[in-house]
Amino acid sequence: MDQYANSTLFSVINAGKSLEQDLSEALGRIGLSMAKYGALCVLAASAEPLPLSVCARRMTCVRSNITQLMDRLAADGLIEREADPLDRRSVRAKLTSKGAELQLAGDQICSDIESDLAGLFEAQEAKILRSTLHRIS
Amino acid sequence: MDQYANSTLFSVINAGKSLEQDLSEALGRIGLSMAKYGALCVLAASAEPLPLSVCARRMTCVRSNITQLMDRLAADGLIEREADPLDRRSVRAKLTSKGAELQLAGDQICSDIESDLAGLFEAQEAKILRSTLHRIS
DNA sequence: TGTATTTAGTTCATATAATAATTATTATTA
DNA sequence: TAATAATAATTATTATATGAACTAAATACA
Repeated sequence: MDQYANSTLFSVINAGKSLEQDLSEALGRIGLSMAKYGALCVLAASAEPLPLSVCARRMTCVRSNITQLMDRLAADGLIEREADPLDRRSVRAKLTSKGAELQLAGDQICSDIESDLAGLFEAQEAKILRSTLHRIS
Repeated sequence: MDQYANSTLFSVINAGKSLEQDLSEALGRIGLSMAKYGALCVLAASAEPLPLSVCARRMTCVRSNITQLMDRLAADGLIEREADPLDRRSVRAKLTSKGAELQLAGDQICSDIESDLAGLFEAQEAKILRSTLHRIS
């Protein structure tokens, strides 16, 4: 928004929202949301099926959220729940082959956006951009 | 997230989320959410009560969202709805005095965070940061 | 003037996220 | 071992966001 032109706070927040919307729209075209893609990435990065509480920690969100998200992912056929015989409280999620495929498609979408972004900056600017942003988060 | 260290896309998205969370928590301490504070700002920036559809446009969101948000703000005693005698379809929202006060308190919170941020960067870095971010959104 | 279109706002359905409360199971410890 | 703690997941409630369908009112236009 224009009234925030001199605000670093809202420059960052608004740019983040703008990119999130771009990514969200592109993911939407292959049937994914940000939340769903994030969960698929967490599962894809693990060699083993993951307990839902581990997913919650890695996605920096609460467990009840993961329960619902996994419900939706399971309804889409992208993950499966499996019981953990060593701890009967635990439920572990694993990607289906369809889930693994969609995760890769999501990665490609991120790469495409990253390429578009690269065209906006000089190399030195991009370096400073990432350096300053990493001090924030 | 560490796996995104080389991604400008996620550097921006994550930094945005991080600041949004800081702001959101600080606003929460005075009873506001990001959405509520945003609506109060739109109303505070206007000399006149605003039709809800104008609020929706300025907040870049859909009208049904504004209906619900104004319901909650009205329940908090922060805004009032009033009929527009010139167009009987239209409903206009205006700040109550309590709403105007809380909006100012929110502004102060933003200023404080902005000051904290300023300490993270050299002047030249801050300039490049804002310049590059504005090319994104 | 009367019909069609547009606009304003609301309601409903759904997705997403958080918190609190609940259940089942495991771990601790007196 | 029995009572207590902690942990894993779920359910329920609330806030926030979107889109579709709906009602009422204003506008266009034939």
